[in-house]
Amino acid sequence: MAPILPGPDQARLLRIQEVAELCALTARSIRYYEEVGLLKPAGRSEGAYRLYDRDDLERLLFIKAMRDDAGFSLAEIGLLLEDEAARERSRERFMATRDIAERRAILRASAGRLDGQLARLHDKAERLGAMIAGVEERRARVGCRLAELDQ
Amino acid sequence: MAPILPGPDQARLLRIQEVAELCALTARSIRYYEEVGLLKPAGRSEGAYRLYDRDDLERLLFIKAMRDDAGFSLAEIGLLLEDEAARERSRERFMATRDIAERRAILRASAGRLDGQLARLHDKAERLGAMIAGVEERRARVGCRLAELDQ
DNA sequence: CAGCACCTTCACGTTGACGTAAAGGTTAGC
DNA sequence: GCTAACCTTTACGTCAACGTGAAGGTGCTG
Repeated sequence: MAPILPGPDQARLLRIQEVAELCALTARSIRYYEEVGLLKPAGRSEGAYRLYDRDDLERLLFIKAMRDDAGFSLAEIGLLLEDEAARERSRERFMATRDIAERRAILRASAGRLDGQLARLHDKAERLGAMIAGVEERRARVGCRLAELDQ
Repeated sequence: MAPILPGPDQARLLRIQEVAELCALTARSIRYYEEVGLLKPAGRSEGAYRLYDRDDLERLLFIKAMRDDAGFSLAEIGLLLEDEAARERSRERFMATRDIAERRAILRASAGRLDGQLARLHDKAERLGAMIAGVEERRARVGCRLAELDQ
């Protein structure tokens, strides 16, 4: 046993149920995400089992975070992931050239995409913040009344 | 014309299409919200047209804000509105009594409900904030690279 | 009072994001 | 090599949150 295992748990590939538990998703959801083009498993086993690597895991966690924490639809998440992929390609093009002007252009494009994401996130955060402020104000008024009663 | 109009535009009742435009919702959505018990129009016209007052308008804006800005489901929004109603009843009970202890209890209950709402909102905001921080960090790295190129 | 825009109540259709069952293949342990 | 646990695809089911007619009533305008 353990003939050529590449290090202690280094590049292990996981089956769908394992990643599902690690991400707190269902296997069905993961297959569905694949169905709609959000990710492809790193590989398949001899018998066609889906096999996921660490990158896939991170991607799934990203999807879950975007869905649960930011409340984006899967379609929107798809766009974000495309952005991500574009940035990755940019990164490679960046490394492949030595031309300063080209490097600058590539970085500017990446920055632009990130700024776009940030704008959307900040917009959400801002509106959420306004709501919180509203509730907090009412809460403060009640607190005030309570304090008046106590003195 | 204008025989007994109660002030300049004071207590005008609006029909569904008008409120829909004011709230940036569809008439269908508003009827649906009624269907699932989120609001009832202030009144009906002779011919059974739904008529909405300013309170209804605010309620609809609240629903929209909760749905779009905070990403709550209509079911969750229903609970929030029940909370709201409970606070309103508390307010009346508060005004109806002079017993200090009872007043304190009523205020405490209101404060508790508001704190509950705040906890849920803060939780959302926090997770959203974490995501923003992550994206901002990556944005900063790209910015750094750009600055390095420029000097 | 004719006409048009707006309203009503059904009622069925749609989209997103999965759940769930069926029928069968794969893999790890003993 | 058998079994139990896990996997595959295919396909139909479900729930929320509406969209979209159909068939008919309402209400201001000229």
